Amino acid sequence: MANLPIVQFEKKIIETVEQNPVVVIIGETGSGKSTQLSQMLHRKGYTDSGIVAVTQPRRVAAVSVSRRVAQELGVRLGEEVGYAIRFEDRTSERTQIKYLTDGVLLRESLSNPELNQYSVIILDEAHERSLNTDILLGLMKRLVGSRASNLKVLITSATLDGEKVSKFFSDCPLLTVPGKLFPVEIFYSKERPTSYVESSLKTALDIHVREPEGDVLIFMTGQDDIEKLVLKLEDKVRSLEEGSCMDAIILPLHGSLPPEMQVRVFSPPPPNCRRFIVATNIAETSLTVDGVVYVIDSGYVKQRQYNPATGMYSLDVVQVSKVQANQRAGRAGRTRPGKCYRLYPSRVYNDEFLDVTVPEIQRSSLAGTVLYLKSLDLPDIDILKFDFLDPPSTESLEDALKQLYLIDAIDENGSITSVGRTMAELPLEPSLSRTLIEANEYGCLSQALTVAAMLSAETNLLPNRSKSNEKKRKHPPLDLPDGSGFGDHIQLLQIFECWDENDYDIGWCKYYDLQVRGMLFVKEVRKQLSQIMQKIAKGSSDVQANQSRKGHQNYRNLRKALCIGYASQLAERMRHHNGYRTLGFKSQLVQPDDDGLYGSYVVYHELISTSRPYMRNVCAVERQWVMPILDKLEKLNVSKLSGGGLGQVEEGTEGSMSELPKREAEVVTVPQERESKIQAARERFLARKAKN
DNA sequence: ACGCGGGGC
Repeated sequence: MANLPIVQFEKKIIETVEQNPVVVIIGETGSGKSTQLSQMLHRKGYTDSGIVAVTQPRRVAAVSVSRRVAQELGVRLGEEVGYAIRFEDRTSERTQIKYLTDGVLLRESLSNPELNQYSVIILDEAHERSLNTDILLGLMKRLVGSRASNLKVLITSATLDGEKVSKFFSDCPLLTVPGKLFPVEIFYSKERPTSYVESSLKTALDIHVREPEGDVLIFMTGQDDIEKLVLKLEDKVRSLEEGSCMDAIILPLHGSLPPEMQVRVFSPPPPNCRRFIVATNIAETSLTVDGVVYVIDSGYVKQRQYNPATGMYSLDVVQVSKVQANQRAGRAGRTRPGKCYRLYPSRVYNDEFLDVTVPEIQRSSLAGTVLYLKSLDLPDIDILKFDFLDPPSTESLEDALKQLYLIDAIDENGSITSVGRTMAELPLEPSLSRTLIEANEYGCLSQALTVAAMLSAETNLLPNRSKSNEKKRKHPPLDLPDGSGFGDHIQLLQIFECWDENDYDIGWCKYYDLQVRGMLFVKEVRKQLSQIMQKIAKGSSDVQANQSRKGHQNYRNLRKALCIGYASQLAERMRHHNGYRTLGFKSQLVQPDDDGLYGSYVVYHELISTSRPYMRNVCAVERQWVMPILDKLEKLNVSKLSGGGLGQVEEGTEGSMSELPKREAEVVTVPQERESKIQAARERFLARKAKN
């Protein structure tokens, strides 16, 4: 701790904090800012009047940094020093320094907008510009001006971003603390390669043949390219003459890799062996690989973007920002001087790269964010003029208001409804929280909880359908329930119910190629959502997972609840085309993800535009449920929605939680196919289990 | 014949 650069700046930092409500700290990698700032403020007595909070964009960081600080202070984790992340609060009444994810702080702010328990709030890693950090920046700006008791706010950022943050906070002081990185020599390509897979391959082999030992970290954009490069590297390395250079191990590293494959990068290589780690941007911030001396940077990254005009997401390969490029280079200098090979000319870096990554708030659908801000009841707030560091477009905010109106979270004047308030308490996208509330009215809450939980983890459930996995697959996907013709939401429900019947057996997940980690996450989310719903609904709700299993059914109530919740994500079958057209946005021709046909209307979880536009996760809904939504769409007046919102709170009339659930008679028209399929799957599983 | 960067409540 004593040799951390930031320690020499303690006096200066404390002086500046004493005299200013907000201070920006430019702390380069290895400066010790994450562990030391909180301790300095503690020493100065800031923990006497409240807790010192430090936010982190990632859960693992909150846990590991708090653990280190507890160790340095010689206290038990969870006592004077603790952390709070989703599902896990390790703090006590004695806690003085608290590390938490910025999502958790936003939740806390919902029940205590003044955040009175805190004397200091440190927003760490603000340069990453996560959606949650950006919302917090806006809230902090309001809070330092308004709160009765003194609040100190510290924001840590990167060199290229600090000035802007300081300007945002009325030109607050900006301190720079050097890092503890070894120098990294940067090499630029003369021109952009036509194929950066080939160019990476060539560069990697050059390093292997010419440079002394040290691992190589290669930044690629996605799994596909990683797999290609890994194969090529293995091939080339094998063909090198034996004894001409050291051995090599080649490791892929990306998010959809199972955990046991990811941790392989943490075990050191055998002697006289060089590791090549071929990674996505997961290795930029989330995972730190020791032993890296050489970095190869393609200069590209995959980025998700939302188009508010069409309601469509796309995942595009874009150029990294300067901050990202420097972060990548820094990965080579952690243990000794390193080298970074940029597969682009310096002219591209200087002239084409943005200084800072485009903040997530300008790339996402903002329905959840706007609902959150509305539910805070901030005085004099006009959502279109909310003071963001980088404001989202008016179009994007209006899109969010429109979506919220269609699902009854705000009224025609833009004021939050009582339904909207309830929705904001749920850690879900608005469409799903609206579904839960409606499902509770229809007596199918249990099923809706499962669907919402499954969708919260959906991308981490099924293994990726890459070419290599396709061949390895032991069972046809037909083994699992199929949604009984109603689509993905129902299928996800059936899969979870099937797992529930098998007593949440881990082996069952493995047998069906479902990611264990993902399924366990679903179980936890479901539990959390159940607890919140029981609290809100005052005990009148059924939340047992197996509650709904009473013979074959057509999921009518659940689908109706989904239709209400997804009112802004509706599509209509095109008579003379193969596919659907979206309603409520600039109309687009889209396909269900499995090319299935589900009748005249479907709701979808999201629209993705890749080689062609498609709906990810669809659910068949009925015409009679859709008609009221179409009416509402016709009457919609966006300028009225964005004008209102001051003071007046309107009581929602629909879906009020105090009403008794109104149940509909269930009409059973669905074949028994699904039941028999689950039964058959269960028998196969049990037979196999008995054999082993 | 497909699509699937990284986080978080």
